[in-house]
Amino acid sequence: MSIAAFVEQAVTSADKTFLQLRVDIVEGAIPAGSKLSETELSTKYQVSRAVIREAINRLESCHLVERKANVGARIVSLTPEGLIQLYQVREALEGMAARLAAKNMSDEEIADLTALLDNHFQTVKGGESYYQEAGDLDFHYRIILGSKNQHLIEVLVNGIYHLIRMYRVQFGMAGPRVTTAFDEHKHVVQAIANRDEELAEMLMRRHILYSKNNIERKLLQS
Amino acid sequence: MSIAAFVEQAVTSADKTFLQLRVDIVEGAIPAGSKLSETELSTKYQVSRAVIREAINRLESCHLVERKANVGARIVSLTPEGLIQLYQVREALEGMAARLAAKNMSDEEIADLTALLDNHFQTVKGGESYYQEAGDLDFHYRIILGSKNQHLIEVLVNGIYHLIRMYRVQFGMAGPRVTTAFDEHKHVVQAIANRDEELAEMLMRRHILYSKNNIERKLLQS
DNA sequence: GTTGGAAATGATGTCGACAATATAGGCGTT
DNA sequence: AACGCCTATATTGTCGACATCATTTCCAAC
Repeated sequence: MSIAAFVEQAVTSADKTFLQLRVDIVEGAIPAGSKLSETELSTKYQVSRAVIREAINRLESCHLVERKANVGARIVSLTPEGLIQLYQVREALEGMAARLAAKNMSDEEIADLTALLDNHFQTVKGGESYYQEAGDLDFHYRIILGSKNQHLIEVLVNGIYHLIRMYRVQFGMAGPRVTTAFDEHKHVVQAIANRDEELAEMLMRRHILYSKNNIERKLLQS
Repeated sequence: MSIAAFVEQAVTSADKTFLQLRVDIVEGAIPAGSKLSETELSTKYQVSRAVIREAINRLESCHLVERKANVGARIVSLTPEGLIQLYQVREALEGMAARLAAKNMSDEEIADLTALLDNHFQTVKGGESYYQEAGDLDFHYRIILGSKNQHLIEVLVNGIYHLIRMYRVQFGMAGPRVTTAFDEHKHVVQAIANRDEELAEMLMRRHILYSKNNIERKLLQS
């Protein structure tokens, strides 16, 4: 089961505009904290204001923009505290996801996950740092999807992960920690393979907590 | 700090329609799983289709309705599995909320919370079952808000709690468990007052887990 | 009788125009 | 010069009409 199986393709014009805007926001083409003028965007993207409004509404439900009545929409502003709070939620949710994955993933899915990790290990040894982030993402996504919990999947995949990526891009952080994180991944998968829910959750929470601590250190020194 | 301080009042027409629709959906006036026709609703609520569309968009971000492009919106259908999954997410998030509340609530807020619980105890002894649900809600809301984590607050207050109430109303469940739940509340507050993050999280998780088990029993016997 | 397709119907998606509101700037007063 | 008010302007909110798409229905062919 590929991740691509879960990205619904854009059919309507509002869909495309939404996806485009989301990329532009996450990647920083439109600066964080800036105002989103409907008229301006409608000329820029060559669509009507109704389409822009629809796109902005969806961005708001991703927590990427905030709207005030009769005033307009602003892209959320990124703060160190906000990033910490995001990681706290992520710790809680992905911990639960790992617990549920240990219960609900099929043996085949677990085998695939193990294979993925071995594959990932080869490329890490090779020192290809580009594939690292994608590999990390794949690992986390598979466990989230493996929880089989729709609410969990929705909040993490459509909400939190885009925000985290936005922080990562705009705070100029490198991808996830390289060497140590890999062992942590391995242990989480082992716990899942052993169907040890308790341990899987604990290890995943620790893994994310370490990430958070790592980020906090980088934030302080900069 | 009252809960009312956090309910933004409706200023625009779409706001009012959204709030009205949300009540009608949660309380079951519009049956779960039914289709939401834009034209029909626009005549029923005496507003233009644009307003209805905006309202439906917001309902979608609460996970109360689902939309498909060029087809329309349906109210989510309620399933026992969905309710269980909801409680799993709730356990993870409110557990984390209790942990953060133990760290971040002010001494005054904790004193207020303790007073609330004493007050609640008096009414429970009096046997007034109506106030019970409100008291339970107040308890949980204060801890959620006490976490001081905006993401946590958003997801729980604007998302999950409305859904849970929808399940509670439409599955015809009584309010929260009466007698035992009160002791659990007391212990959570004690842990928070002692600033014991670990225990506060564990107790809150157990509290919600018991609720879930209680619900599962009721679902099976019906 | 069944199946396939095309037209008809009804819905959602998109658009431009108008109304209502917030903000900025200028003007007058103190 | 500072403050308040009022007007001007620009933005958002709302509306009705049109375009586009999904679904249904009906008819014809097999």
